[in-house]
Amino acid sequence: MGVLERVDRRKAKAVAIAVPEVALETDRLIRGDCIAAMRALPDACVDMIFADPPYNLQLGGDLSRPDGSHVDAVTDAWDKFDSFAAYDAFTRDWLREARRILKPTGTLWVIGSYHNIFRVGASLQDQGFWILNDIIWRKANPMPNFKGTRFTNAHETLIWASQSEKAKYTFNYRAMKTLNDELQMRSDWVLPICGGQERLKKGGTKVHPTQKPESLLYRVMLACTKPGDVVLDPFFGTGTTGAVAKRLGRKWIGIEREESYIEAALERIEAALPLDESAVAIMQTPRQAPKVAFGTLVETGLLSPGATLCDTKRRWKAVVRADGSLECEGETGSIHGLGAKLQGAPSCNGWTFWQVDSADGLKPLDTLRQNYLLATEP
Amino acid sequence: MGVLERVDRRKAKAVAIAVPEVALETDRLIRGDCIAAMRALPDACVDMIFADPPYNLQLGGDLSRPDGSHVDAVTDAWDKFDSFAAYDAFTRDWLREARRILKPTGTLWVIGSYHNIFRVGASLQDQGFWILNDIIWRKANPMPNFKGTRFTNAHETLIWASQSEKAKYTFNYRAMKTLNDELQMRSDWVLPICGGQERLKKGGTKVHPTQKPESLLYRVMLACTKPGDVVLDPFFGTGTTGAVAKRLGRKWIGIEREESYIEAALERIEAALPLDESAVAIMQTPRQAPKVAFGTLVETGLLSPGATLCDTKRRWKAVVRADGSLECEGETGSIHGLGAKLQGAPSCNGWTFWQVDSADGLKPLDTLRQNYLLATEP
DNA sequence: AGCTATAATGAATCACTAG
DNA sequence: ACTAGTGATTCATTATAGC
Repeated sequence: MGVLERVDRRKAKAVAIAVPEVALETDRLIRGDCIAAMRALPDACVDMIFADPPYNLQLGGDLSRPDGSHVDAVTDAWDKFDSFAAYDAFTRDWLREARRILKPTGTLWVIGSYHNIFRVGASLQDQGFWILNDIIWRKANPMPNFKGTRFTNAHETLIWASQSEKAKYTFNYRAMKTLNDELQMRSDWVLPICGGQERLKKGGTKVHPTQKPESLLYRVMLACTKPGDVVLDPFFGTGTTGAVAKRLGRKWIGIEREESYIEAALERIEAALPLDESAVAIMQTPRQAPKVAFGTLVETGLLSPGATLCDTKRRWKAVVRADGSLECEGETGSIHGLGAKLQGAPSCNGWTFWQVDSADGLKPLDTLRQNYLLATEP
Repeated sequence: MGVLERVDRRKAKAVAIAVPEVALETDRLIRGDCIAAMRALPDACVDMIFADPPYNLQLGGDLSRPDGSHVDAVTDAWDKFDSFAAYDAFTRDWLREARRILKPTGTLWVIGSYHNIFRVGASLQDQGFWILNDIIWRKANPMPNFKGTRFTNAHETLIWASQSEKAKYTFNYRAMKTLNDELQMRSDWVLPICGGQERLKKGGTKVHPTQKPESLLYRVMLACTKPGDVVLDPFFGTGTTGAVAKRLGRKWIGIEREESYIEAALERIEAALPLDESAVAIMQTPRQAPKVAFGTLVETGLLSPGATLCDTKRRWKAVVRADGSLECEGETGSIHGLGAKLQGAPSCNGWTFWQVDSADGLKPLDTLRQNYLLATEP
């Protein structure tokens, strides 16, 4: 079991003395500004805060796809800040209130991208929060980089933090290990972005530009709360946190300002059905087959630039280059592309076409890939 | 081709004027404190800085594995800071010098973990660096979390930043796509940790507690530098940056304080073998061909005035006019401009948008351009 | 109904040169 | 500094249309 699946009794009592036992009203949405709304809540009253604040994206002009279609960017007023200083002040303010209303045994989750997460992370450390992990949400299906100017931005970062270094907190270690096929849950989670039936739409257009997938909240809550715990989301949006809390038998409080989001959130949570224990157990992440790019073999030294490959009949001999491309008779390309080009075929599986010359004869490139997998698999 | 695979000539000249052309001494290790050593270097003299600063780990007591064996943690004096404020001051200082000695077209890479990366990221944004990506090094074989109190910390974070929002920088887009089996390289990289033969040891114990794998530096340098570029590493350690730079035909400068690391680094780099030029070559976009104006095809008779072009779906039919402009549905313009206008798109590549009807179906205009080039090449 | 082809879209800091 | 012209550039998934 985790560090704390039962609360430290002495601390729990101390809280009970400081804050008169008034039943906290839960499973409700508070309309209005998140900082003002949090101020109205008592000290140490929630077990988890999940926050998805504005990212302060600072986007430039319009962006088009290669096919000419327009990319629907996040241009909402709530994501606009005048400066880093203004964003930092906003961050400090909501974090301070979050810290106050969070129980000593509670934990904070914040999600962000490189635009804002470094500022948020530094700010919460400054306030005394103790980072337990940073978690990488590796998007299974991110939007590509259309202009070929950077790496595809394929992840977002979550920070998980306790109130202080010595604080006790809930971590359902066993549940996470079960969810991950009996391997310890890692700090990188592969999950699809929110789309399909799950994505809330009105009149054919998305209700919220940045709706988070329920699978993400599901894992967060399953890992770090107990049934009956209170989860607060100060940037509630369309209520993913509320819907998942209801499903998992946790209590929730949402704070949201925009009426259009509120309406969609309430309707959605109303429709959400609590799961029974057996259904929860079924939801497992499928283990993805590890994919290895040819370039990885070059990078990791299993094959050096300058090495030669040939086909099974030794008709062609190709030289490996630094980026994992091949060169043969003045032609260059990927292992698949060059193989196809040389044979005049529309396509070619380079892993089986290209051979490595070894002591015991030619072996397909694929055996090197198998070696890599054997060496790196846990 | 990336944003910039050759330097902006005007900017390069400006630098040459500001900084007298004194040959920078490269492929060498500077002993001593990184900030003092950087101060001795001229402005705008390096193309890339790769920094692996102390992580400020704040580890508590000793850590033991379940079998009772002791975990060799990072407890070196260089990783001790009295407070976040002290660490922040240190970060500001080395980043300021890094910014000064980095060329306007250069980029900065920093690697860290959740202990320090948020502070480093916020600090470099404050200094004016423009984050291009944050990259997740997803460790293929991380150390498990022995106590079962948190998620297995299975990644580290790298930040890639240019000097400013508008700065030009090198990104070898095509090489990265090739390296990743013809898919855009994403912001999450799966690479094994440094071990086996690669891990430097002396008397059976590791020389450096946090030696980075060469595969990581390999990808960083292949992505963001050109052959002959100067790469500086202010926290050189055992010289992974130097060894990979030598292999890839880049120049390097390392700064290191600890004599034990220096010794290992120099020995290692001495033994590293440079790849020959053909192996270091990377895939480029087919753009080295001289520019051909559309009008030239009309002038030379490859396409006659009055000929018709259409798009792939035959939605539009355009007539070629004598001056190389097109006419369609009363609209006229260049091959690019008219294509954009008809689609209602902000821009359009006319060479691939417009098709020529031939015996074996539609072929993009670009094939005519290729024919012209073949016919006119010496 | 079932299968295949086409279209749409997602937290994105997304071009460069010449004049 | 700004404008205009050329031309380089996308992946996984879902929804819809066509057969």
